[in-house]
Amino acid sequence: MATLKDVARLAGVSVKTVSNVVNGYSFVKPDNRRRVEEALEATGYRPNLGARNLRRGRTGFIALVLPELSIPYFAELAGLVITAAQEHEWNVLIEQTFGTLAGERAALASLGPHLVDAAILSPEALLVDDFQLSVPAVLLGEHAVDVPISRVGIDNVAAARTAVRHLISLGRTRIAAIGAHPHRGTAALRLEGYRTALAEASLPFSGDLVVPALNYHRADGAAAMRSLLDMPTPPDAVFCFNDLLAIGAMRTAAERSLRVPGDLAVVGFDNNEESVYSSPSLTSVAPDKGAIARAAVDLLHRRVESPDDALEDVETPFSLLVRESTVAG
Amino acid sequence: MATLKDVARLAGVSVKTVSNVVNGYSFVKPDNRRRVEEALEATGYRPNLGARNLRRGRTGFIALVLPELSIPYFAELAGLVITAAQEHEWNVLIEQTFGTLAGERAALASLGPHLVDAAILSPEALLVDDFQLSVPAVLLGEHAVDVPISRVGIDNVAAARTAVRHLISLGRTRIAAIGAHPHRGTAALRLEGYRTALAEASLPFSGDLVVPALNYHRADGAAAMRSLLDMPTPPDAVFCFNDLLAIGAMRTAAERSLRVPGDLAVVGFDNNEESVYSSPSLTSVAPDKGAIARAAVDLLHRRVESPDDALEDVETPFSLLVRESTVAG
DNA sequence: ATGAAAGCGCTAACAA
DNA sequence: TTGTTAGCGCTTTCAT
Repeated sequence: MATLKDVARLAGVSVKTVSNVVNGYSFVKPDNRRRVEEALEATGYRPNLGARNLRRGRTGFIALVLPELSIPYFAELAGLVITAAQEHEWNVLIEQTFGTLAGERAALASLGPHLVDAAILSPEALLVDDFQLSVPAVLLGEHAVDVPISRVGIDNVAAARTAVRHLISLGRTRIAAIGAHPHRGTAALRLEGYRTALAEASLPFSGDLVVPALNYHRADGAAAMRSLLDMPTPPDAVFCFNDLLAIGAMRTAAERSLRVPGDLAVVGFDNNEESVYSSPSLTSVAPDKGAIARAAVDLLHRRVESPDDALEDVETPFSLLVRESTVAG
Repeated sequence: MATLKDVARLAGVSVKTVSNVVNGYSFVKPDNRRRVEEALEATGYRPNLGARNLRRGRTGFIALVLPELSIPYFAELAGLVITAAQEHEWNVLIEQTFGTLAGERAALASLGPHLVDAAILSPEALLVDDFQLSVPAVLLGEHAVDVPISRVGIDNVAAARTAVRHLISLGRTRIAAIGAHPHRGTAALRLEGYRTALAEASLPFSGDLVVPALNYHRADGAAAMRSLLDMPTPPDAVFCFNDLLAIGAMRTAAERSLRVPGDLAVVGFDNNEESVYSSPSLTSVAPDKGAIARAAVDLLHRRVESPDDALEDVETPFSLLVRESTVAG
């Protein structure tokens, strides 16, 4: 692998001149420039990012800390973050936490400034005292605790409210919610939106219809739905806090020979690709994942450039995509 | 951020001694060791990986080049590769190619030895002359062209044959295949397995029943299935070259009010999580993704240690998971 | 406009 | 056993 020095020797100039050409700096005598460019070409020179970053005091990487790539929402998001990061010449380092406190602590601990320039965090279990980050960071989703860190996300209360109002507009009156969680910020807000929508329609709130989920996988949704269907008076609609829960819930409904949406209307959250092709297809709250990814990366870039700027809280848009699980096709 | 020198000064020893302690080298006088460890603790020292790797001539990263993270198979695989890489103290850099030749070329071009120590490639469009890699690499899947590079994958012919034999054992006689592709190695092999199974059962092979798919997304499967159902004599079973195609095909079947598996049996390939919860759940060929990820990373590690070893071709196991799309639950 | 040289933080060859 | 030091490849003063 050719180094700057090799190129300099070949071109008969100093490394400084070559460096100037490579980085597009200042004025270089046309003649020298030409010679350098030829040498660059001849050697196939490619800068050693490690060395450059060591010198510049940056790493060229940002971390993306998320629960699991096998969760479609995070996989899609990760792809978008990678694309967005390329525009700032950042490479993305993905760390999986598997949604555990230990996993999140381990990920954060490995995030020294020598490894990454900044970090995008999607924590599920993190406590406030863990946020001793040494690099600029942005939170995706919600603050589970009150911590001084920028955030990018949607208005979860409004989104949940929109979803539940849709169910109410369909004439449903026993509307369940799946996904309550002891310490996830998003869960609390979506529950709040659910309650708000019910109250606005003067529908009673019943704790029985709110089913917790310790994880947000398909299996959890299936289990939650079973418990709902075992009730003396099962719900006629269910709002799930993510699409995976909804897919699981629909699976249970199918196993019990319930018609969706006839007997049970189902709304999810996240708008996974998968939900477009399920049978029935799933009505879902669709955050603009591209906007989230871009906003997070841009925010981080701003912060790395000027670390003393005020914290930001970026709200990205969402929409409700109505499909067969609430309105028969 | 504390450096080795800071620690050395605090402990009253030389950097060498600190380095020895940090790296677990040779013998260090117990007294010094204690002092160093205290200083390490006090300063919260964390090695600068960039500097270490610059010195060691390695980067601490491997690249994972794949089409798209939004494809569940690759998302799951990526998660497993990240986990496997951790055991060798490697971080994983994910590059998306979006399945295009340009994307794959761009990804490969960015893979200098200064960026990554090795690369895992999952190409779809790559031509032979593009394989001018400067780092050890391993191919996931199949050689589309005859190129000297190690490979990890399953026996695609045998896997496809197993899938189709299963359909035949169910008494199906008009078995279609979705996913033929002009230059994907896996497609060719799965098609071969399909033909072999038909031949073994003395079933006629009909080109009409083989539908190409330019991409392997759900939409492509849905479209392919529509074309099959528009035939005068539609198939009674279909073998899809991946689960997404199968999910799309089942969606089309549902839209046409066909019963699966009654009117149409469906088999997929990859065993996505999604396929366990679809209605009906999907019978699928299940590669051992964990084994693939581990084998690829281990192979790369071996190769980085001893670059002159012979190329390897690692075959990982697979199984057929029978679910409702072929055998009613 | 360009060259010489220091130094980013680390490891390892060489000395002691 | 430990210290001194060169140098990985690069950027960037400071001279010139």
